[in-house]
Amino acid sequence: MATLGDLERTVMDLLWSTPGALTANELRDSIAVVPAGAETGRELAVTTVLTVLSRLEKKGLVQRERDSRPHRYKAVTSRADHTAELMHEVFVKAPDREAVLARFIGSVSESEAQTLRRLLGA
Amino acid sequence: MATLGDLERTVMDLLWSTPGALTANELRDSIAVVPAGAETGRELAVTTVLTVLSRLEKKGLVQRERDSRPHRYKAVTSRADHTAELMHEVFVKAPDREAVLARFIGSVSESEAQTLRRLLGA
DNA sequence: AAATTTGTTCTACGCTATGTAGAAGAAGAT
DNA sequence: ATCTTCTTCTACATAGCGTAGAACAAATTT
Repeated sequence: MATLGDLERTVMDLLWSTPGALTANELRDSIAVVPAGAETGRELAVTTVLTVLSRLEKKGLVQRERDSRPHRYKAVTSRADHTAELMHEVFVKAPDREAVLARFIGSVSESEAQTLRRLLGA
Repeated sequence: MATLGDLERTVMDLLWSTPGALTANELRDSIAVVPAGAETGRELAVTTVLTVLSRLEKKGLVQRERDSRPHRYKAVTSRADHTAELMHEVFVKAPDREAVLARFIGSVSESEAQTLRRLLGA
């Protein structure tokens, strides 16, 4: 799994934070309303969104419902799953995992460390 | 911090697993001997290695000793630091950190979970 | 059914990152 | 001074991503 581009990321974030599936047009509108960062909320062409969706589908991150006519798209995995997978991917590439874990723990907040203790305690 | 390319990664791995600093020629030789994966150990041009080193320097991952004549290069941070940073970077981008931690923990081995418990003083 | 609107696929272009390395310039050795 | 070694500049190919028009397909309206 690779890194996502800005637009790809924006689309995934929308899909992740939406219960149901979305159409390209709905996404286009949401993107215009949610200008990630500083830029003004300009309108994208629907084809642009569709292209990105196709690429995300090919990457296995998005599933498309081809039956409903305006195709609807939804994320295949949850954002948490995706994030954890990415983290794990990076993690296993390191030969010195113990040191990595130590440093990672040092980088999270106290409340998150608390969460970890709880999750591991069981 | 971004993702590294294959060659960049190879170079960093060599620098990380070497105590002292290395020259471009030394790296070139090591790369030929250590064919990351399947490809045959072909020889790279030194300039190729130098280009990659320059880019890694610009990214802040590598420091160059300009005093010694064949310049010597070394990693700025340890591999563990780098890995933990990457993981943290991905981690903080997620809004649902608790869920991410839960899934991440589920993805590591039992011995690593053990390590985590110890590190957390649980 | 024909025409019109709406939606999808194909093709394409520009930009950036990366792998790759020759040509040219700089520094040290003989 | 000349030769050798090293570094910097410049450059090209490929791939990923943002972007979208043109062409094609499906649904809707008249």
